[in-house]
Amino acid sequence: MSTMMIGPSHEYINRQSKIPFYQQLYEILRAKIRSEWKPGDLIPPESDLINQYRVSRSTVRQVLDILVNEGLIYRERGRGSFVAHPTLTESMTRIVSFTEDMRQRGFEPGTKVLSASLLGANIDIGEKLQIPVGEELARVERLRLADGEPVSIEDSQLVHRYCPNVLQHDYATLPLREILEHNYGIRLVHAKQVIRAIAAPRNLADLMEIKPNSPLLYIERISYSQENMPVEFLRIYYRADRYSLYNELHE
Amino acid sequence: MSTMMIGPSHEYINRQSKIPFYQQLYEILRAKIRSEWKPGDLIPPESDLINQYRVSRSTVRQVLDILVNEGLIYRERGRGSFVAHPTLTESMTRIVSFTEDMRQRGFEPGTKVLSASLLGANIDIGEKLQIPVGEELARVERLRLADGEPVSIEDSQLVHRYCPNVLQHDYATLPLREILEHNYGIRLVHAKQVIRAIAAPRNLADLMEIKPNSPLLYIERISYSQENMPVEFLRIYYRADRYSLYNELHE
DNA sequence: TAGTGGTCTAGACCACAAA
DNA sequence: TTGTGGTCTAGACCACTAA
Repeated sequence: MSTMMIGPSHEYINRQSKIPFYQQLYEILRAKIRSEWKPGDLIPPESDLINQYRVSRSTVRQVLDILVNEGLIYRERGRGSFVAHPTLTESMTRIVSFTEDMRQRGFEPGTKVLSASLLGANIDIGEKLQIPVGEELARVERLRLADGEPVSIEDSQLVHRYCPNVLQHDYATLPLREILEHNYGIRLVHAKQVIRAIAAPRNLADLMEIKPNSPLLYIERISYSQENMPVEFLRIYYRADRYSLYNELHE
Repeated sequence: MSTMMIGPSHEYINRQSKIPFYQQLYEILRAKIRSEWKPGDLIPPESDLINQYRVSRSTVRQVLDILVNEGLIYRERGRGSFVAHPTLTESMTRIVSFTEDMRQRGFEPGTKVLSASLLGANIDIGEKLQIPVGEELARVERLRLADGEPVSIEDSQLVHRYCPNVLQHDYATLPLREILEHNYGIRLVHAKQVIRAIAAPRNLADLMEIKPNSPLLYIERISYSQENMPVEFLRIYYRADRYSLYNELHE
């Protein structure tokens, strides 16, 4: 196991820091929503946050506005602010792991590692990940299961320089996102993806226990770190009969 | 042609109104972004907006924050605020018409009406549109072309009560969204959709000039009016070789 | 009635861009 | 140096919820 690298989570506002108060408070509350507070929980009223963190009401509200916009909390006039319940909607806007996604959909997730290896980047992937041709990539191919049945195949390629020896970790059990965050301090905060339909090639069809040429939902995704460096190129093939995407649109 | 119903667009804040100033100002700026101002245009600085509309800086900033969040404007410290350039990203978040979508992708859009008829709602659609079984629906099936080649088939079903005689309009040329807005005062401001991959059934395959069982990207969408009433149930079948969706994800 | 969030104001100081 | 947006404060009044 490599060194743990979890960002310091302060309980106070550093008034000497160059980081704005509202960003510091945002990080504090976000951490609490992730660990301490549960969906539906009442969070401290604005007045408490003002007193506890010694900032003005505008600053507190600036932070809460962001959290509302991100769907992490909701407010009810006269009652208080609450931690939001994760909804299916989020899966199209937020980056979620397969594990989270399946649990939200009510299935027990499973994973079978098909391959794990190092290889050199070709020109195509090099461009996508903004690295020179030949640079070392760590590649993991995994079969994903829901309640024991194949749902998808994920073919992930990581820039090895950012996460040396990543293949030594237990990526069958732990979400890749957690390995990157805890062991390398890399948070995948942003991604671009293209969604297509394709016909299943024979090899994938066999692994997913469907007929060749059955329709698949295909996603190609480039994920970026908090420093906005491309870190992962991911291809996902979903069995069309077992998986669909849901999202909401606004004017 | 039916009566025009375009909402009044005031140039001032009504201080007697129950509508908050920031919402009134939001509507004013939004209207300008849609018509008067073009992408890349510098919009008036905060100080001008404060003077022109006689509101505080907080109120102006509250409005600009919303517009930034919606991707309609962007700000540059020291330079000013600008009308944003529409990007491909929006097509997954914003509701866009086929015409807009194709133009953004650099194709000349075309439409062939396959059928237009009235029918009674079955139980399935009745539930989705929250109307009783048997209520009258207006259905339009259209083949969509890009540079003259088939791209998709859209099967749209509208609650006829909200848009009587809608079938008399020229839905081959005019976007359905415009007909609804200009003639019935209905704005489709919100939608829920599911995205799947399916195999092309024979009849669709023939119309789209592809082989039966070719993969299609399939979208099922329910669109809601500004009063949050479900108005349209839409099914879109996209040729997988000619269409893909792009979007961006955030933590 | 007390406590919550919703809206609004007036003013301050800062960082950055352009002339 | 001037004008822009970025951050922050202190205070006000309102509308809604629950006791």
